[in-house]
Amino acid sequence: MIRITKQTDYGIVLLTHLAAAPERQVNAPELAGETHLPLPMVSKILKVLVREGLLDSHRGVKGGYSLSRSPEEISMAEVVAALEGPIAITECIDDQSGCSHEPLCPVRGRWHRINAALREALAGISLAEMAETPRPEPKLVTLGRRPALAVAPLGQEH
Amino acid sequence: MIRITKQTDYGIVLLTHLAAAPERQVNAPELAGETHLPLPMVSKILKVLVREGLLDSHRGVKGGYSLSRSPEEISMAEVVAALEGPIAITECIDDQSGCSHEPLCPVRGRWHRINAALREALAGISLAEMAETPRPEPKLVTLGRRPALAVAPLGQEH
DNA sequence: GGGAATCAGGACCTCTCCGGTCCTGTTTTC
DNA sequence: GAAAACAGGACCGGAGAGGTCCTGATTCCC
Repeated sequence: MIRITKQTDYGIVLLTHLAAAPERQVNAPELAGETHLPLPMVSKILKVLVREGLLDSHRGVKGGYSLSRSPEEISMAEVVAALEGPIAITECIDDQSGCSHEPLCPVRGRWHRINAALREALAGISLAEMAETPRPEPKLVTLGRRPALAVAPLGQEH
Repeated sequence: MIRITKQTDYGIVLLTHLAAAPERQVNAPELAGETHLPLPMVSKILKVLVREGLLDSHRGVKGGYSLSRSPEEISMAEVVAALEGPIAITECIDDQSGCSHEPLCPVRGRWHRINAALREALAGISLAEMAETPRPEPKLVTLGRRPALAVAPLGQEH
């Protein structure tokens, strides 16, 4: 259903959390606690983000993670690309995709506009913008209702 | 990887094929043959498209399928929505989504811009455009690079 | 009116991959 | 040297995508 994976979702939450205090260095257990996400997943995702160059890591007793750049310099496109791979809605990512249907495909080449639009939309939003404190909205207290397809029973089991 | 499903992919191919000759009425085996897609899948997808109102069907010996409207009047947003459900990259589809993480979620409400951008990108392309025989340079996507906070309401939800 | 062709609407199966856990290193600090 | 933290895997269960098939209901044509 055109969804990002939970890993990406969590990754964005983690990065956003870090962006709120960019100088801080936080270790995995702390981050998990503060974001209410399961530690093993947090740890796994942080490693990916380090490998992709969005985070710096420091080993040892006083170790932890911090943003590799300022939040203003990190776009959502980079974040999603780091966690999901190339941003494209279809397999036909570029003209050299080599799709086996290509010689017959009537929509050949048409998807690029849509893919590009999505990429631009993500590139136009920085991590800093994602981290802005939301203006107070009282209507948010609708805890009981869940969307029909949201199944993940996470973080609520205590 | 933020992909549409194959079902949607095939559906777009089928609709595009039909859009090339909008008056024509074609049955499932013919369509499968002409698009080089497996008949059972074609049949399955056509039924969905009828149910969603994008195709008209006619039973009986001379039966078949045809577009319910002219290709110009059908947007890719409708097509994708028919085959995938509501267009949104995250579970947080709207402000009333009631995600269980919501009270703690730091990106609460921030995804709507991205979802809206994707929707607009899809709404801005008609089936007729998808069916055009490829020509050198289609007009640029005007969608992406606009001031980050200026999110126009998307006027395409019937 | 009967048979053939077609759509309608399921049930059903297989297999990939997401979501999640865990284990064994290596590095750094005290 | 012990403890605390990151690094980098392997591993597993389940959901859902992709695909097939079967049994009706409808319409056309002889």
